Amino acid sequence: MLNMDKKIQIFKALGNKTRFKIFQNIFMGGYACCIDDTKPKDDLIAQATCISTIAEQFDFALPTISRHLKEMKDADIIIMTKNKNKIYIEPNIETMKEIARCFETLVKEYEDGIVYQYNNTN
Amino acid sequence: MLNMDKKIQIFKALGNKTRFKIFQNIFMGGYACCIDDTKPKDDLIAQATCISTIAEQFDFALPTISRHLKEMKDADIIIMTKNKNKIYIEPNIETMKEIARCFETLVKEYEDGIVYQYNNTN
DNA sequence: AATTAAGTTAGCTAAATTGCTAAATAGACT
DNA sequence: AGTCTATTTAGCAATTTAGCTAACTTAATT
Repeated sequence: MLNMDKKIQIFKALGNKTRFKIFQNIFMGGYACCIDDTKPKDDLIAQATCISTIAEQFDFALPTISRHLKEMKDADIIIMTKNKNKIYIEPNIETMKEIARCFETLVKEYEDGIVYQYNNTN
Repeated sequence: MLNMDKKIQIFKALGNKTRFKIFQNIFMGGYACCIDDTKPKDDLIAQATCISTIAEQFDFALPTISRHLKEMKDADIIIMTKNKNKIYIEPNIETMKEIARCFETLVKEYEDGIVYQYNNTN
């Protein structure tokens, strides 16, 4: 279960155009990230997820992207794995599941009437 | 369907402690908002959702709460309905459904393997 | 051992955000 | 008409955010 501060941190991480696009990019994996499609497909994942490759696709300096990625990692929406001197990045699917569940519960509770509704007879 | 900018706007609206708490407060409806529990329960909803009543529960000035609510309304996460000179506020359940669906789809696509995963054999 | 490659940290600036108070607006009620 | 209630707008200050370049660290390669 995600506590309030963690949820806020997650929303904050996704509530910025640059980070949102980076996140989409990471989530799309190899397809969106590949800059050299002459490489064999098996190699795409490795290419796709390293920081400098992500940075190349944005009009921002590498340290800027690096800082955004750190913020996203701290929010647990991505996982960064060091492999040799590269860092591989993937979406944190467990967090996505938690967030999905959180909104589903909200909607369910609302529809079950646990939550009050303003009715226009007032 | 929510476009990218709208999604970012929604996450931004929820990515702030004050707004997040206001949102929770609105979602909880009458219970959380009621400051006079001697009033009949039927009256709770009306009390609960007006701006000044929400503001009373936070250590912030009313205009501050008002501006936060505007931001949340612009993001379509709440609905503000004018009734006489009060404004009633309720969560926008349609937006919550869309967001829930958006994360569910993300997870589903990931689990169906549409999205690449980094595997440790690299 | 030196060089190259991949990321991070530090320090700066500009812009955006979040709070405030005071003043303005809109509507309801005497 | 005048007053009260509910909310918004304007303008200000403090803080945070988001970008940059330059310098540093770490690890791989020559």
